[in-house]
Amino acid sequence: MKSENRKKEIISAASILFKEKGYSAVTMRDLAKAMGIKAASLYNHIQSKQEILSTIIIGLAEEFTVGMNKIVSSDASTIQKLKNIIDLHIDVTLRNADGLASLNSDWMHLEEGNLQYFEQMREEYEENFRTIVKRGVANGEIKSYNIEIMVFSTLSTLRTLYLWYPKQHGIDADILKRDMMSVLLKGIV
Amino acid sequence: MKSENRKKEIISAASILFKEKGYSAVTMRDLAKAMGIKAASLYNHIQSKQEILSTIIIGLAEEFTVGMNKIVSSDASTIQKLKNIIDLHIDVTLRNADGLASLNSDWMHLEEGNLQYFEQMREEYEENFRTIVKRGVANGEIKSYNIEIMVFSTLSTLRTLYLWYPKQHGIDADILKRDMMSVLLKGIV
DNA sequence: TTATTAAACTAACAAACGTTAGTTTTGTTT
DNA sequence: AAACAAAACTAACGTTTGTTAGTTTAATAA
Repeated sequence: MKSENRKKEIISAASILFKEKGYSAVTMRDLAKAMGIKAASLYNHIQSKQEILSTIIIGLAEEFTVGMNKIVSSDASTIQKLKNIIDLHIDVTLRNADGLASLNSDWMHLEEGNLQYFEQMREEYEENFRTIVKRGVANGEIKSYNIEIMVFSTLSTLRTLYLWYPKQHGIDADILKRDMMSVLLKGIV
Repeated sequence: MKSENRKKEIISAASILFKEKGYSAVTMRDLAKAMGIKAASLYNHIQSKQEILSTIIIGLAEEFTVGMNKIVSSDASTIQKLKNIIDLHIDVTLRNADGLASLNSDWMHLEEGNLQYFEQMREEYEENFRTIVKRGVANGEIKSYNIEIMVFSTLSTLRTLYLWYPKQHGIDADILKRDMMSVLLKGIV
């Protein structure tokens, strides 16, 4: 049994380094040092630096895609769907805040088909989000402001949770979800 | 008169490339090609790659610092102060969306004193923001949710405006400001 | 025209990059 | 104890990196 464990350790260490300095600024020697081994030894477990990046990003993007598809195809109200989206983002952030840094900041360094695959998933995710909000505006659940502004405003906060959450010590996940839903949906005034 | 114009052109071109691929992934040869010259020729106008980055970031950070200080020392209401902050972010974004990408994503690659200088400005900016919101909660202008969540939620949207605004064709700045204020302060539900 | 200067060029540098090949160490199975 | 496989190692490769030195071209001033 070829130890896939070591590979996961490498990817975890890489996620942290990528978060701190970005994919391009992290060298294989940096990563090796963080693992306590030499750079060449990494290649006993991974195929390339690029493989590390795509493993981190594509896995997370697929998680979002699966989650969003469940929400879209449910028969919940618009507001409940928005709450479910907030829930999804917070859950993923709690589970893999480091990896989200790469998804948000280094996706453009994906190669081969992975870049297009990622962009397609992201576009569909945003389109689903937009459709939910539009429907809410149509049936009066959501205010009639500019759709793009509402979608962007909400999504930008959810997407950058990974930057903020690790700095909050010991904030309870449920309280975070409750307050975040209030702030994003009902405002602060 | 040594042409400072050419230097500004280089910094503009660099801002665009840094936005697309990040500071570390952009080579001096990439930048030279975008300018239609050879890499070595860049050094007739700039001292180093690092100088380009710090010029972009420190200038913008100081703009935010000056703007925030004006707002803080005014005698406007909390809500008006928040509106002024939104105004400030939108104004800076309209004027230099490309540079904001470096400020947001590549500040950690600043060297020497500039890194500490930047971090200090950012910390003071956030602290000013927090103080404004806290005062608003104290006098009843702002709802009593978790302070950090309200500050983060608002600021994360304002900070990533640069990613979103250029993709909206022909949205009027005043309409953007008005709707953004409504969405951020009063929510979408 | 000549002199001067700004801004381009060619050529090259030392260092750092991702990665490969081949070897040794370490730990487990027979 | 012997055999095997996993995972570390050393050494090196061909590129690419930011940058410097010295030279040529182009534009302006005397």
